Amino acid sequence: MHISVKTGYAVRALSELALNASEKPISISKICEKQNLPIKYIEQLFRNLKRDGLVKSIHGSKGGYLLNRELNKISLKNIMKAVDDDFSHNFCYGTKEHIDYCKGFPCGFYELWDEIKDHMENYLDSIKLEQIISRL
Amino acid sequence: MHISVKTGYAVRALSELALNASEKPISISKICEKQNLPIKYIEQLFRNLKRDGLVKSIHGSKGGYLLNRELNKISLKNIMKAVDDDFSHNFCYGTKEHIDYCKGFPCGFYELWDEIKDHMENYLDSIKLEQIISRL
DNA sequence: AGATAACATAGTAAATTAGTATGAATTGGC
DNA sequence: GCCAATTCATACTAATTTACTATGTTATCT
Repeated sequence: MHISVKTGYAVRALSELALNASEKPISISKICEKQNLPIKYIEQLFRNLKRDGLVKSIHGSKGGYLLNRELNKISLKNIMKAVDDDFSHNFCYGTKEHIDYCKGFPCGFYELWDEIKDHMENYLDSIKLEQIISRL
Repeated sequence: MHISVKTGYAVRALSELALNASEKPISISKICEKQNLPIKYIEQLFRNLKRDGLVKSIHGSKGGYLLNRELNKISLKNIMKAVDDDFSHNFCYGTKEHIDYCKGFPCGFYELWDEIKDHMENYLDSIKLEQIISRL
């Protein structure tokens, strides 16, 4: 029950993008320089963020990334879901693959785990990038 | 952001204990037989649960485990904290050891992660074993 | 053409997870 | 007193995950 370093990196990188928002894209190397993050790793994360529509990219020299939504339309849930690929399955399963944790699916605890999942997702969805950067 | 199989096992084992509560202790092997859980693994978990005062044990033949608190005094948070040893550190750290995720501690995001941690803990603490078994 | 970017894929060391293996200490019943 | 059933304790392990690095290719600006 913890948030990954990966998610933390993504939040920092996106905050950097948000704080310096303009029409001009910002490069990964610039972001990583400011926030002291591993460039190649963050590149990967941004491809996922792009896939989920949180950012858009501009190729080539003078290229980089831009936010693709308003600050109050990007939630922590969005970020985690983009970056952490197995974010929030029904906990009944434990890991990505069903390891027969509860034989006889759905077991008596299925609803419990589902409720918890929903609560967590809703909570994380209520935390927006806007609110995150407002406190920096 | 997920709940471990370990926690799931602990919940199932404790529920089994709760459903068959009496003055007589129930053995790990009985619990595991009923819930189809790995005995040696559950033994380990129960030592942690005992350490945290959630259960008490009786040695020797005819021995086993008993709940040590009322059903509404055992929360999911209690269980997770007992069983999952690095449950809920400030997310700023990522893993047990500070990997210099945020140099210049506390970084600007520290409060955010702390708030999330608190919210999660409070929520998990509001889910009691009593409520869990009432739906089985 | 050359520099600077994003994009893509594969590899990798360390840690974590979900166990197993082996055995010691304790107690009840015969 | 012995045996079986139990908790208690520690060490090992295979598979997975995590947080990266390496090695490129492709696209765009000057």
